[in-house]
Amino acid sequence: MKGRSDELGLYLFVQHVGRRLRHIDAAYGLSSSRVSAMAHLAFHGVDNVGQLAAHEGVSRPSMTRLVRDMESDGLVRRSPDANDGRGVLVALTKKGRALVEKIRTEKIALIAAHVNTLDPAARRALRLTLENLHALETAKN
Amino acid sequence: MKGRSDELGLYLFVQHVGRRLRHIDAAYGLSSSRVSAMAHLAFHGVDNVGQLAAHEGVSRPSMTRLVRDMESDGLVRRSPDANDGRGVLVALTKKGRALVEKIRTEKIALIAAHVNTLDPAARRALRLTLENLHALETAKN
DNA sequence: TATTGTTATACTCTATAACTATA
DNA sequence: TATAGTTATAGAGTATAACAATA
Repeated sequence: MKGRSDELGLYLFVQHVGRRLRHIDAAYGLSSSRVSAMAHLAFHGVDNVGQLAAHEGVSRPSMTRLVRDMESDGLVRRSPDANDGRGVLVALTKKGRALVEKIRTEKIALIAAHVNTLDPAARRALRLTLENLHALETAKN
Repeated sequence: MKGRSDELGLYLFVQHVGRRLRHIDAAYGLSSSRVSAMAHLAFHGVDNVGQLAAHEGVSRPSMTRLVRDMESDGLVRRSPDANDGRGVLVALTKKGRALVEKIRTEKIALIAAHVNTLDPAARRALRLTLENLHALETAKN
C-alpha cells in the first residue's frame, strides 16, 4: 500500500457499505429520512418537530410533513407539549420502534457478516481502530 | 467493549462518516445521484445510458434525464455509439472530471483528518483491517 | 420481435414564503 | 415581537407506461 491508501481505502469502504445500508431502508419501503428520524427518536426519545428537523438537517415544513405521513402509517405519535402550547411532541409508536429496531438489526447483521469472517488478528485490529476513531469523534463533538 | 461492539461501532462509524460525505456533495450543489454517476464515469470511462442506469440502480428514463441535465450543466458529453445506432455514449467533460476529482479529494481529506490523528499503532491496525475487508469484498464480487 | 433511448405523466421528498397560534 | 408549527406552492429526482429508432 502507498502513502495515502489508508484514507482511500476507508473512503471506498464507507461509500460501499453506506450504499448497501441504504438498500436495506429501501427494502422495507422506507425513505432514508424516515429511517433516520425514527432512529433519532429511538435513541433520544420524545422530541418536538423543530428539534427533530434541526437534528435531521431538514426544514421544519419538511419535518412537519414527514411526521404527518409517518403518523398516518402508525409509526409515530404526535401529542401536545404541556410546557409550550405551540409545541408538538413526536414519539415512536410500538410499531415504529419495532420496525426501526428490526432494520437496525439487519444492518448490523450485514456488517457482522463482514466482521465475522475476519481472522482474530484482524478483529483485534478493527476493535483498536474503532476505539480510536470513536475517541476522536467524541473529543470533537 | 461487549461481544457485538465491533459491528455496532462499525455501523455507527459508517452512518456518521457517510452523512458527512453526502454533505460535501450538497455543498457543491450536486445531488448524490450526479456525484455517483460522475464517479462511475471517472472510474469506468465512457458508458451508455442503460448500463449507467443499471450500475447506479436507477431506471433508464431517470438516467436519461440525469444525463440530459448534467449535459446542460456541461458536466458530461453525449455521443452516438458507432457500434450500435440505438446507443448513446456518455463521458465526463473536462469540467466534469475536474469537479468529481475535486469532490473526491475533499472527501478523502475529511477522512484523512481522522486518520492522521491516529497514533502509529492504530494506523497499522486500520491498515490491516482495511486490507482484510477489501479482500473480503473482492472475493465476494 | 427484442432492445436502446426518449417522452409523457405522476408521485415523493425537499425547500421557501406566508399564515396561525402561542410565548 | 419572536417562536413553533402548519399550509401553500414549487422544484428536483424518481418511477411506470407508451413511443421511436435500430438490431
